Amino acid sequence: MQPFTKEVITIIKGIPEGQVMSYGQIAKAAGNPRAARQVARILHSMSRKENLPWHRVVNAKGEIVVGGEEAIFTQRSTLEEEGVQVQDGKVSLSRYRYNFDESE
DNA sequence: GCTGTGACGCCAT
DNA sequence: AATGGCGCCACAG
Repeated sequence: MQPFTKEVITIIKGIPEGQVMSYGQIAKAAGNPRAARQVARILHSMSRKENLPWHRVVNAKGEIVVGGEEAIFTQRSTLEEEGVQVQDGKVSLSRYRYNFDESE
């Protein structure tokens, strides 16, 4: 497993409850600000077997946009369970954006 | 025009 | 056959 992939997983698993991160931020924190899309791909690839909290990962707009409404509802409900205020299917990234740089 | 963001795969072992 | 790894290019402000 490549260091980058491992970093991404570690970061996602390192996200506390009630916090969310954008793809670009994770990729940047992992060491590759250009691999935002790859993060999503790896995220899904790993979540196949592992229990990764990928629902805590949203896009830079804070909007939960996936290929299924039911998936959105599930992720949205889970986020509210975590303590994240989901407004109109979106979270206040400005408030729940996990400062990985400061936590590092 | 430049830089940031983007979610469900495809190929090899 | 199934699982792991890949680190881009195009669109929008």
